[in-house]
Amino acid sequence: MELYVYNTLTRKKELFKPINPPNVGLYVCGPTVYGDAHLGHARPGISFDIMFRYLTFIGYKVRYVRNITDVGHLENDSDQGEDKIAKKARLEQLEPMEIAQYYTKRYLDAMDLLNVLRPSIQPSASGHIMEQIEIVEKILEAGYAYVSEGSVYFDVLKYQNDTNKYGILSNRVIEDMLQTTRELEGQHEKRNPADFALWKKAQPEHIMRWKSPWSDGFPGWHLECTAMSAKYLGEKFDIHGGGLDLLFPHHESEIAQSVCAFGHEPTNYWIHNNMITIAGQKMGKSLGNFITLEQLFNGTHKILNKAYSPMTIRFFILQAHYRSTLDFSNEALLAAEKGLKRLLEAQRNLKKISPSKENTVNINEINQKCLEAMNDDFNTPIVISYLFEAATIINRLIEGQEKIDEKGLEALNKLFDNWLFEILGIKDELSSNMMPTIEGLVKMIIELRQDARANKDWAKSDELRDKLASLGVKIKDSKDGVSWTLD
RNA sequence: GGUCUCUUGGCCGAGUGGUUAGGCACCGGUCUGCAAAACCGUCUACUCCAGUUCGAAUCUGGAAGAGACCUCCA
Repeated sequence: MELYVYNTLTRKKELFKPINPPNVGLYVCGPTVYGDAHLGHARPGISFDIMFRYLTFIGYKVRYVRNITDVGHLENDSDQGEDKIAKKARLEQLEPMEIAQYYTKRYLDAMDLLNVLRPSIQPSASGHIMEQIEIVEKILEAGYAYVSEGSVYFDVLKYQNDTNKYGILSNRVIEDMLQTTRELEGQHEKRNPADFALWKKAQPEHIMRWKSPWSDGFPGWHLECTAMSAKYLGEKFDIHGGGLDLLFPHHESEIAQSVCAFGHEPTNYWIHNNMITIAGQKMGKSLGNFITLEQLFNGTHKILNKAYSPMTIRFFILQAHYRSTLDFSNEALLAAEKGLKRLLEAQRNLKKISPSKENTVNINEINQKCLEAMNDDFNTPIVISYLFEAATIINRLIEGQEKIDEKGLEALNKLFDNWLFEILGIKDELSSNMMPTIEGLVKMIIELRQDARANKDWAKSDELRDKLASLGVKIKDSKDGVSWTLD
């Protein structure tokens, strides 16, 4: 079976063919580490984690590179021209690198909680200044850049005239852009407002700076990805991913840089995840709906009714296709939480099922459909819908409404192991070191309650149930005995 | 203003030229001392207008609304 992926470059689903099978090179634009990881970081983190996991699952050897941007992004407010990290550092009287390290760690911790696998390589921009300078030199040699007052700019018009490629990814038309580009400081250094910086000369107060042939300064906005992807994946690699908001100018400029430095485009497949909205609105600091992942996990933001666990967030994100916008709301999150609980409970109940001689269910068909869904541009919502189907099957098996043989039971176990845990990356948050203790305690209390029930002491029985419930332990009575779950 | 995208039932969210997506919520039933869970069943859709078609929510055109990008941004 073949994998199809949606390529932003062609706006079509295309058959995925790696350059050097079984190896696959995947590069994804990572976070700028000057602030806490927020909801917006979760989407690409999880979306590309899924691709990393699935490509690996179907047998590819994936090298996944996700950069850490700790330098070079300019601010556009009153502190124009000042590096984001440098600005924050001065405010807090810390070394820029200290800030970057701090937020890098916080970001990775949040991604760990979301069960996002660590990429194969996580290079930082500040650690690759030499590589970036080399690319600037290559582009200068090729004649597509010019030096102006210590800074180096990419000559967009010349590039466009020679290659007719500026805009192939984002469908921008240069003439349109020239009319709409705003007046910015430093604009006079450029030949054309559409030109972008490859190297910026640092102002005296600018702390983060490196020596270069042109000035003490720092690399331009788009350079690090070109430099680091080329270094670790080669000048031409398979997949470049990132958020849709990076389409222009970031990715368009990356293409331009690669074409001029290496003579060809950097990647075969461009994949973009869509954005997250909150109650239909874009998340933004000014809108008051800016939620960090930490706030989400402990429910401390004012628009949240409660805390939502990392797995709830992950599951919620996977219930939408990565190319659709996804709207956050308490109601939607709650629905995801309950749905995931149902799925995990069914999975836990698998071990209660004993195989029979007959078999009335077709697990292989479900597995096949899951494969088809993932091969159709990583359609995780469809995969999840089939897992719910499997959950219903499990419940019906327990109720004796269906029968499964040994082979089928094995396939059912594998279905959840492969799809829910390995590929979708869900983990059962209940499993912890304390579980054996908790299990023993709850069992003890349930026995006490059973005694009360045997004596028809309903008051006592209900009291025990209520007290357990207040601790998050839910009792379920059934014909075959008592079971319980932890919220 | 330009470019791109979207508009599905109470909510979230798939998908397709003709057949139930799925989850959550609601309602009825089974089960239960009661409840919860589970199971069975029911219900609520495809923004609007016009066209193509035997048939469109799905294709085409138009309208309205929303979002993203054009400026740091996931």
